[in-house]
Order: sequence, then structure tokens, then C-alpha cells
Amino acid sequence: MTQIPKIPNRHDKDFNDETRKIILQTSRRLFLEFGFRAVSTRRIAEACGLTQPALYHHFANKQDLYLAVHQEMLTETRQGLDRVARRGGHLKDSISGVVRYLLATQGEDTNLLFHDLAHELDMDVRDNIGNLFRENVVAPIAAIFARAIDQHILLNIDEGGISPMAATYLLLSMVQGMAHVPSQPEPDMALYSVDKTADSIAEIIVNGLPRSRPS
Amino acid sequence: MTQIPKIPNRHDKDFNDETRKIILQTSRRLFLEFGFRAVSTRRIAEACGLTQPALYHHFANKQDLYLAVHQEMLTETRQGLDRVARRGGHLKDSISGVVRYLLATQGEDTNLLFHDLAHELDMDVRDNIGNLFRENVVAPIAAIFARAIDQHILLNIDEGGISPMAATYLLLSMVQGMAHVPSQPEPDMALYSVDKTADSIAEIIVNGLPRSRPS
DNA sequence: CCTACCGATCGGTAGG
DNA sequence: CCTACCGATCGGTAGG
Repeated sequence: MTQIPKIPNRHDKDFNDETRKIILQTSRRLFLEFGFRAVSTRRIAEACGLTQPALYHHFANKQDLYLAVHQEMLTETRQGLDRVARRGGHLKDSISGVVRYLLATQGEDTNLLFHDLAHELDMDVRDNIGNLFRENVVAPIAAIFARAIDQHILLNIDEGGISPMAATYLLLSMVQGMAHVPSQPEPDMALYSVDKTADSIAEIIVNGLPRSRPS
Repeated sequence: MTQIPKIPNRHDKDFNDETRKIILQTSRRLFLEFGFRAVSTRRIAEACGLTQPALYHHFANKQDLYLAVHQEMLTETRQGLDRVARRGGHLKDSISGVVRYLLATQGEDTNLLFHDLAHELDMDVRDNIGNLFRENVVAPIAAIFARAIDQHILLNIDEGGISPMAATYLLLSMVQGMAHVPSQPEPDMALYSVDKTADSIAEIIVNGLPRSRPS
């Protein structure tokens, strides 16, 4: 019998689980910045110090890697939002805490994620990530608005208000929007600290743009 | 001398300027939905009923076509926003008019455009489109907020307000955000008419989420 | 405006 | 985890 060469597999010592973590954190950074299509598997591998086929020992394919990245990230986001929610406080403080968390963690780029879900991913992966996003991001934030409606702080739809989910998507889009404000010669929001930006967004959501007098 | 075969060029009758318009409107639709990278030149050509190399008789390359699409579109947006501005009226009415125009024309996807500018285009095209966006979209909207600050309706930065440009990016992101709210079994904002959605966003920008009582 | 084609790059596989 | 390689697709060109 000929000698069978050593082929690493997930049961060997040299099948390094550390490598999987490196691939995950590297591809997370790249996918979040550039999106699914613009990040090639070779680019991920190179950034990890691997050859491209090596990725396929840890993930079945590119979409599977993208899914794993978002499963991990959305779980983390859920934990952060739950921590904010447990602090309680008034509506504006809760909103400010949510915004601060989203800004500080440089979390999901909602728009880039939606673009990938709509155009780049197969149905099963799309549904999987879409459900995780609704469960782990939208639901916890919407609960804050729903609570304010129950306490008659905000109006419900029948009274001329908007739904908790619509309020949540509005909040998420405002967080994304502040990232695009170009830096100015004079000090501007983009140069503010995360805390100040979060308070400012929360203030606008609850009371609108700062006015001279309540009209 | 051998017979020189007929090669169409821009001076011939069969070099159809109508074709250029078809390419522009077709690629506009595709670029707006899928972004620069995801739209191949072959896909554009096929949608126009042409072969892919035929595109290069009308545009030097893919980026040049992308540029022409946005030059045309941003000019149209400028005209629409100027028309809204000329109507005058109170701040909330102006904002509502802007939002209504942006929603009705299914204009620029700001986030997709920013992604392309940041990651997909050469510096010269990026700067060109970036300048056009600031001149034709940001500036007209920011002027509305600047006017409200001059009239002491909104606070300026020193008084705790935000800059006209920051307010503009916030408005643009809110418009984008409403497009992502999933349709619900119960009637929701996504099912509202453009007019109602525009009024709702304007109300939130000026007065915040609808509350039971001014606190 | 077409056919034919170029080099580069893509996601993924074979096989060890 | 590597080398070697596959078919598909990309933007763009040659030449008529």
C-alpha cells in the first residue's frame, strides 16, 4: 500500500480553528465596507495570509461566509441593544443610547446590507439574514417605540403617529445619514463626539430640528 | 485602390442619436437599482437591443456612461428642487415639497451613489459627480434650512442647532430610509401615498415624532 | 453597429 | 493548507 499523504481536516491539530476566526473578522471588515460583490474571495484570503482555496476548508462558499459574518455580528448587536434597553430611562435617553451604540460599534451599514439582500444573495441566505436583522436589530428598537406609544408618550397610527417599525427604520436611516455629512472647515456634527451626535439625533427624533420657540 | 467599407460614425445618418438616448435612459434605470459594479456593459447593451461593443461608439467607457447618466439626472433634480423652492411657504411646506419631489421622481439612491463614489469610480469621475451632487441636490435643500435659520425659526450651530448641510443629509437619509420599511398586514407608512409620506417626514423633521402633548 | 477576440478576474474544484 | 486549474464573465479593442 502506498503512503497516504497527510491532508488536514477539521479533526487534525493543524486544522486551526483560530484561522476560522481570522477569516471571520477579516471578511466582516471587508464586507461591511465594500459589500458582498466587491469583495473577492482572493482579497479576503490575501488579507488573512492564505491562498483563496483555503477559505473553502472553513466555509462552503462565499455566501456561507457572508452569512456567518452577519450571524455573528447581528447576535452581538442584539446583546448591545438589550443592554441599552435594560437601562430603562425616558424615551429620549433610550433612543440616544441606541444611536450611541450603533455609532460606536460601526455596526451594520443598513443600506449596504439591504442592497446585498435584494440583489446579491440567494433566497435562502437572504431570508436567513433578513430574519436575523428583524429579530436582533429592528425588534429591540421597535420595542422602545412601542413602549412609548403604550405609555401615551407617542401617538399610535390611528392618532396620527407612525408605527414602531417605521420609527425604527427612520432611526436607522438617520444614523447612516450622519456618516455621510462631509467634514467642514467649521466644526460640524461629523466632528462631534459619538455622544453628542447620539444626543443630537435623539433630540431631533423626539422634538424635531432645534427651534427658537415651540410654535 | 480598394473599396473602403462603410463604417458608421457620428457624422453619418445611420449613427443614430436616438440610440444614445436609449442607452442613457436604460443604463440610468439599471445603475440606480443595482449600482455601478453590478451592472455589466453587456447587460446594458442587451436591454438596449445592441451588442456590447456598440456602446463604445456613444461613450468612451463604462465610467463615462455612468457620469453622463448622473449629469443628466442631477440637472433634472436641480430643476425640480428649484421649482419647489420658488413656491416659498413655511419651512414645513418647503420640506414636504422637497421630500415629495424626491419620492415621486424615484431620484438618486443617495447611499448607493455614495458607495459608488467611494469605492467604484476613478478620482476624476468621483469628484465630478460629487461636485454635481453638492451643487444640484445638497445646496438647494440646504438653502431652505439656512433661510429658516436666518429667520430665527431654527437655531444655528452656536445656539445648539445643526448646520444646514447636516440637516440636508439627515433629510436625504430619512427619504431613503422610508423606502426600506417592509409592508405590513396593517396599513403602514410604506403604503401611504407619496403626499402623506412627505408630510409625515416633514412633520417629524420640524416637530419630532408625533407626541400626545408637547412636553 | 457588427463579429471576433484580448487579458484579467471571478467563484469554486481536484487532488494531494 | 497548498498548487494547479476549470468555465464564466468582466471591460475594452481590432477591424471592418
